[in-house]
Amino acid sequence: MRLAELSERSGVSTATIKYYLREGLLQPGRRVSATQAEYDDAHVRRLRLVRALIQLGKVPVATAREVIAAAEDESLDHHLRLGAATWALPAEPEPPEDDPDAAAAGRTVGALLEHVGWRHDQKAGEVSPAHRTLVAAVAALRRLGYPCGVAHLLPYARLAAQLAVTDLDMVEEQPTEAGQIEAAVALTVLYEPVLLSLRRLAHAEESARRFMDDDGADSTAGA
Amino acid sequence: MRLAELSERSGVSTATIKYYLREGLLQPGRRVSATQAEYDDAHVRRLRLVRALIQLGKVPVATAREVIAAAEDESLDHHLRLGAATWALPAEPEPPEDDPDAAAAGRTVGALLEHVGWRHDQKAGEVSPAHRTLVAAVAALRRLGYPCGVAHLLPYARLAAQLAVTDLDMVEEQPTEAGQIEAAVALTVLYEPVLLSLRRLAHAEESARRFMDDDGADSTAGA
DNA sequence: TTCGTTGGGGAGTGGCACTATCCAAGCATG
DNA sequence: CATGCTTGGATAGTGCCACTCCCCAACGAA
Repeated sequence: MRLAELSERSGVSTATIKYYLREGLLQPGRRVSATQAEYDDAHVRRLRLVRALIQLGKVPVATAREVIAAAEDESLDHHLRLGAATWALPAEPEPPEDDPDAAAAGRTVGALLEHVGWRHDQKAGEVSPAHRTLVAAVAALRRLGYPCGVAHLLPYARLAAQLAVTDLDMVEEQPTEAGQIEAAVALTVLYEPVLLSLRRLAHAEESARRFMDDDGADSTAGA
Repeated sequence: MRLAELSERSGVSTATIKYYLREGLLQPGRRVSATQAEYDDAHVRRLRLVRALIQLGKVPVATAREVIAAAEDESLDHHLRLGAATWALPAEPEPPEDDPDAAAAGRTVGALLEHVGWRHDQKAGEVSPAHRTLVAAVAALRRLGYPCGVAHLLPYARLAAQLAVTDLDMVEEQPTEAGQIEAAVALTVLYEPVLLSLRRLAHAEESARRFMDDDGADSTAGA
């Protein structure tokens, strides 16, 4: 199919597809003449994935390219490629060396990982982007004076472990290795908005349960 | 204290503080003369919260203003103000009317909420931003052909419900009402990176458990 | 009085994700 | 073969956003 048809089938403008081609998010089509190229269903699928990563997953274009490149890198083994999405995702900037909250947060996170027995968040001696983000978030909570010790984080970690089991189950449903890699990327990123949305809906529900009468009035009025 | 000291204590440049003042994210200081104003600890605290929302929570400046305004709106009752953060957060654009994936996703989400018995995600007949985001994410997953029926979403919803309980417990630890509102905003937004980071770390851990030998080699090589 | 400092406001900057325009090479039709 | 629309590639421009720079008039300590 031609670029125009690829555009129509994916719902992405031709201008944007050309931009993605330039940025290397999409394989070039099979050149059929000097000024025409042929695209196939793989392109449609890839394009939909890229769109979903960028629009829903809020992944920057440059990062999406890294993720996809890592997922396609035949030199990495299966486990590493499954983790490629995680590693390529943007990391927080390194906090200032002398920030006591960041240092304390780092120790808290270390203790937490120790406690739950996770030891696979390192590669070549450096901690993962996820680890760094976690430290930054804990540091911010500390600065604001909110509780975020190991005891508070532990329930989150346990729930995350449960999520990982169901997520990996979904990945393993895919029959081919390439399918598993793509699924790992897609499910990692696209279930994030699902999870956050559900958490917010659950907040609304739980808040209503605690603070409202059955008839919908605020039962804490004047408190 | 003066603007310069506020800047030093919060680690935010004076230019940025002035920008936040202009944008209404921060109360103006107490004017002490035509060209000088006095700030206090409340400003430091608010500034740290704003920073955390914007930098870690990736909340757009305009949205942060809405959230803070809602949290301070005395005309709303307690429960509504606790939910203000959720409602002010940016929503996905409405999908095209005729998108079958979006329609199917909407039905799936409706069935899910029915199933878990959540009925508080509506206000004035419109669904919440979280609901819309959820529908958009499920639609994207469907388009890519990944499983996201009620059965797949249900474990996520149950875990979200557990999170909501621990989150609201933390909110209720705050002694004052204003403190509870601020905590609801801060914890809703700032625990999001915590949750996502932990999920990714858990993915790495679970993937290692499934696909690697004890000595660190990929046990699926050639599979 | 003098001169560095302060706060306010408008204009400018850089990054990002597109998007509009141009151009030459097809291909389709008469 | 001529004509005119389409295609793909390249370049430059747009709009948005989160700052950031700069200037000015008013302070206020020396």
